[in-house]
Amino acid sequence: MYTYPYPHPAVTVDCVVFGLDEGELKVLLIQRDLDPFAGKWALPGGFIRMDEDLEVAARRELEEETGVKKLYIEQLGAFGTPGRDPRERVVTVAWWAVVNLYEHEVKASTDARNAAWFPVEELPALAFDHPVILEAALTRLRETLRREPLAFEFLPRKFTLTQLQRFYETVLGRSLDKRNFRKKVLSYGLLEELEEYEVDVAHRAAQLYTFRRGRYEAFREEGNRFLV
Amino acid sequence: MYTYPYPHPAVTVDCVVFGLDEGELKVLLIQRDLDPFAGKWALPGGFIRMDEDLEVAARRELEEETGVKKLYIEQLGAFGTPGRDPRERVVTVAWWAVVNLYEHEVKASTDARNAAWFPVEELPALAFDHPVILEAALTRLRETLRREPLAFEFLPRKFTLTQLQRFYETVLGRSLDKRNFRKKVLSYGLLEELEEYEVDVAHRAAQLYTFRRGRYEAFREEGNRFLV
DNA sequence: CCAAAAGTGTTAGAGATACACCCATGG
DNA sequence: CCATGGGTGTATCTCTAACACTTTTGG
Repeated sequence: MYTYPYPHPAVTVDCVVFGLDEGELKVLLIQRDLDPFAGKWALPGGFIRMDEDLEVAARRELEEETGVKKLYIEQLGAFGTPGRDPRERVVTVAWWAVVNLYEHEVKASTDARNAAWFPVEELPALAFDHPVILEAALTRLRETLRREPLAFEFLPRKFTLTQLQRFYETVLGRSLDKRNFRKKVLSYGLLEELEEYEVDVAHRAAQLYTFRRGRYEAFREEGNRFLV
Repeated sequence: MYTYPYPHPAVTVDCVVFGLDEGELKVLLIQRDLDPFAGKWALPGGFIRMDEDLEVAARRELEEETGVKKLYIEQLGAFGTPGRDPRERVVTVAWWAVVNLYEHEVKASTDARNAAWFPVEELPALAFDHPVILEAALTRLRETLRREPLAFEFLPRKFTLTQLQRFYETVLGRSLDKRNFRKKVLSYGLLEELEEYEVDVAHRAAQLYTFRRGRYEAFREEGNRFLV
């Protein structure tokens, strides 16, 4: 037992994990097997350890749940309305993350807990205040996507310009002009044109590109931004 | 005494309060009278209560420290590196806020604690990890200023266009072209030209304007943004 | 040869930038 | 009458948006 001279809330981390799966933006959720909210789906997360930084806790929970170590992660903020957890006062520090489903195998289920990817437009009933957190994460993802080259965290290392365009169209929810889109993304000089092409397609094979991650830092320092 | 089956960190709120004072961007700091960091300056803040929402806690602390109730406040994020407080594990939820020093009297000192406004470019030695939090808040403030009509939280209700321009120049750290600046801010149709003029100036008196707060909501819903 | 997607340029309009002088007022 | 800041317009350039057809490939 741990005792304190004044009351302390519990502190957790919760992660909104986004991935691109079959052309759809999806979120990783875990089905709760215990009360409260047994049977409901919830964001992966858990209690922080006392000697562990917040980001480390978030990454640890994600690795435990998904087996994925390398991912893009950013803090969303703290959520701590009293009553958000019926057991005790819990302040959660929410994070949002991107897993590249082309580059990493994600364990669909761990510790006999049921995990699944849901399209962001077809979410199941969620536990706690997780609908609020998820909505905030989605807003943040969309804002970030228009200002940072985050798309490449979702796509395979080698991708076609059409894949890239489809991704933006899916997440931003509107269609983009093909010629203008290509002109713009190529104008930054951050995409490397490969001497390779799509395979196994029943039409003209598209050229493959990679994102020049190494050039991006210099690009930013010159005051440029990757805007879509 | 409060006991828990597993360890809980303490949770605090800390606020980075910005104000415009004598044409300079300043931050409100409080001098600590107790260890740790006795004598050092720190962000206003304190422990959350168990029945109180995070934003309510932040507003309460600010009202206790400054006497100001009405202010713009937004969450910055959680900071919880182990060791950031030498006494125990403390996770703080940081907020940033704007106080209008033209419209509100701010108590310079409360509870026999020493409070003062410091220009953001001439900060004293700060306690805890407050330099990190303050830097993050400043970055967030500058980003927000360029996208939201936040300047009017700093300025008097009736202001001149030169005051507005000077404010942006001060905070963004670069000079702006007078004609282009005026053309742009007036183009949004959110500034109301008053039939009033500056007084007590040793030159031609400038026209006063107010921000049409009521129109801003509709303006945003039409997809417009107040960009500088 | 058909279906499917790849790839490619130009034009018009909007918005951003650069730039300099006269005006009004108080002292 | 002088010092101080207030107030104003135009020309250029860059970026964005709109728009349609030919090419390549596999089946």
